[in-house]
Amino acid sequence: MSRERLLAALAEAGREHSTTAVMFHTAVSARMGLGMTEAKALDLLRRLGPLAAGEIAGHSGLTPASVSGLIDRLERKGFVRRIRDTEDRRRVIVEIRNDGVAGFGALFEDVVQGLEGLYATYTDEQLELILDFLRRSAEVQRAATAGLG
Amino acid sequence: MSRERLLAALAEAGREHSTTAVMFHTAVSARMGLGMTEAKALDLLRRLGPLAAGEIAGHSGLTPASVSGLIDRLERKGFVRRIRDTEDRRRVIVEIRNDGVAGFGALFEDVVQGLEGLYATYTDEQLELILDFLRRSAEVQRAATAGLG
DNA sequence: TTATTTAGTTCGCTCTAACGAAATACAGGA
DNA sequence: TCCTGTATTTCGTTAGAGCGAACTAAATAA
Repeated sequence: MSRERLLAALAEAGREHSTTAVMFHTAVSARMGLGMTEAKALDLLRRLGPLAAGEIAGHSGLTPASVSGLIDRLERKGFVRRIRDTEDRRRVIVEIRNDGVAGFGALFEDVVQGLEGLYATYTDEQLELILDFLRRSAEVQRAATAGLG
Repeated sequence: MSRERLLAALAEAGREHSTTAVMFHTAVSARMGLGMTEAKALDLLRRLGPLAAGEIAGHSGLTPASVSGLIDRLERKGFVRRIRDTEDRRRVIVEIRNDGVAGFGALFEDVVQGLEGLYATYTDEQLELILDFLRRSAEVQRAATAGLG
């Protein structure tokens, strides 16, 4: 395959890969009964750990009032817990409830298994290459996203 | 790096890669003034070509009434055009307006350039490996998504 | 102590996007 | 032709998620 064709195929495959990722995320959120904003908030908490309500507002661009409602919904659905900050008792820390999200781990089983099977077909050197590619590719996307802010 | 660590790192990098893909998609949609449903519909049209309103309903899970409104919004924003089917004049074919989406190509410039730069650092053999990985990985995600339907 | 600022919540409102039911327009067979 | 079924639209309604303004509680400065 010529380099030119190779690059064109990669562009197409990359688009397709992104699309399937988005569709999978959407499907998982739907199955968990989450809206866009709720899913995004849960992801924030997963990546950054427990956050104060105001911090969620900062990261999400929502107003404090909206964040209150958002936390209400997530709490009602059993995904997070409110905790009064003992240092500053005005603040409310929002924390993921592991017992609440645990039941949905099964949703990822197919993907996890599928990827494990996929990885099993590669040598260590090949996996190192793929790992590096994934990291650098993610960085490109992150930078591009920031450039749209 | 041990195989075990490698696999763990890949799992993390893969999650991160997905997250950045979703964030990029979200940011692009926001910039284009599109809601989730509208973006999804445009993506359908991009991948499958012009579709009848009813076909969009089928693919999206929306009711015909909702699809009518959806097309109204996309049309008002200049992204699609309604065309009466000449064979069956009850049907309405929805087609992407290239002149409507063209202006937003710039949103992808950073990603395209970034990825080109990234690809440039690999040999043909390495790119073949990456291409194969992307395709197989997308297939895993597609299958997993279908499993949640 | 008292006043001010800060963190979060509550309230009332609005806007959007979805829905079901009824209407419209056309196709295709009796 | 006339009738039945199909594709889409229109209409009226509903539910959800966001906002600003007003409120409560707690920290901090005067």
